[in-house]
Amino acid sequence: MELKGYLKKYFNFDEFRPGQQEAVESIIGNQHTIAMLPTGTGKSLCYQLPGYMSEGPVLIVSPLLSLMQDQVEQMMAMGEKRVVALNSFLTPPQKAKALENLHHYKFIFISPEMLGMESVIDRIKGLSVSLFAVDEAHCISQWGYDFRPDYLKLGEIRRKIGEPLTLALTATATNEVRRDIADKLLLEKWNEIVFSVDRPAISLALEKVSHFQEKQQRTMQLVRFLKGPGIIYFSSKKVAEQTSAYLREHGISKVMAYHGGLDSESRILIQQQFINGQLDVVCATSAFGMGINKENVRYVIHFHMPMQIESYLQEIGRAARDGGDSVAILIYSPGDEQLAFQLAEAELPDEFQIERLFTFLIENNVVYQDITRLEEELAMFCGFTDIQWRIVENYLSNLESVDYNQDKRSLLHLLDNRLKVKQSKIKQMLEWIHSQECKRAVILRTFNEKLEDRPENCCSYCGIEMEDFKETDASSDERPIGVDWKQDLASILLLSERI
DNA sequence: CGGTTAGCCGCTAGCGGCTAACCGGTGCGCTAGT
Repeated sequence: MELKGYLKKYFNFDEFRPGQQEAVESIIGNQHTIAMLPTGTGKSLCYQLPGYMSEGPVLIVSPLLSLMQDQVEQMMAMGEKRVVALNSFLTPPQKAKALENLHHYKFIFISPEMLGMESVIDRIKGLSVSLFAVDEAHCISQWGYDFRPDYLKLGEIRRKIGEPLTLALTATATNEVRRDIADKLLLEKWNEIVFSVDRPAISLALEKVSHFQEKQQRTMQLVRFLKGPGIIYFSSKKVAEQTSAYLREHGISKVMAYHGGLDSESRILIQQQFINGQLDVVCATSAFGMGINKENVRYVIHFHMPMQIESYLQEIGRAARDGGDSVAILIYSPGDEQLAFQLAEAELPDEFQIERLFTFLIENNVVYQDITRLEEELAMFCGFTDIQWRIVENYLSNLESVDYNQDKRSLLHLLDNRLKVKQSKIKQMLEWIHSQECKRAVILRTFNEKLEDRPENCCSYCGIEMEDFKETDASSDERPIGVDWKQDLASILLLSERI
């Protein structure tokens, strides 16, 4: 049977979406594959179809519990019963049972952390996995070095389970990141399927303001003016909450803040309300977005700048899933980059903390195998955050022998390099903000692409007609008519002045 | 770096104004205690 026959048989589709066929062919051709496909092309089909066409289970590494649950539910709804998510949503007896019956499943979703456990690896070893799929694979590069170190262990785990055929899926990865993904997964040879990161339906706007208050006012103007629904991204939970309250106080009622500090019930509720159209605006941190498949998001505003261009692309990419005209607006005020630099610095342990750490290790003659046991004491003594501690622990516990001075130097060196990488990404983002040329072209260049077809409403450098993104539905417009129009006009004038 | 807040001073009894200190994102799994 031809590939399309299988597509019809298992999914009842007649045609592949862009990139799917290439990815599937590469996999069934038994080649390790890194596939960079545009958002909304149905990446899950790329591992599901080859899964159906071969013996043995598919193991899918996923970054988020909610993402796994969604995928499992979707597949169940499609009639696939042999699917399981192996994560902490399972009670210990459920987990034990799932592990016991693992050979009955065709699709096994798992977090990198759970996959790092020896007991789980041992169980998976015996399964002869047909495909090892890593969803949102840019997380390896973006999170693995500090935030979620288990991402860097995936290669070693791949080895342990017999080097199965591997598929890494992502929507945004530069050449460098793709190389890093292959490197960390210990792939020697692989095939790349790379589609453009360009999203012609999204116009890119940059606006400069001079202070915080002005930014807040401009944000409100935009929310009033633009056709929703929309997402506003912040780098601070407090400012997201505060702006959400500010908008509500000014008559924009269907707004909520979303960030990692909320309890999980609230997070699920807000996400669902946004998807169902009960909310117009979400004031969010970077916690919001992965796995949100909402077709009609019409704008994304960045109140704070993201820490790297890839994050910016991921975040604006949540607009225009339906292909309709949308706009991404980053509002910059001088000094905004300081917050980004601050966050980057605070994530890694500083020199002083490392000095204290080694003072303690030397005085107590600690061997590295014992450091996990000393977590509380060391974290207190050095003032480590959870993440800082994990970086240190991960580094030391992987060392073979002990040479305190040498190890201290190399750890400091590693941390210094890591910080420099983060800083250079922020600088690159800043260069984009200050660039005096087509905003789209600059982003594409980062991904080694050239802008071929410039969309009509390309970017604020090439010129954008903001009227095209205006709210026109009179029924959702409850403001007094006179004020409204003046405000709208003012916002258009303000915008054209700024560019 | 810049926004927020707690605390203090001053002049006259509650409040304005100043300064110093503090804080800032992303998730998994597990465990203790309700």
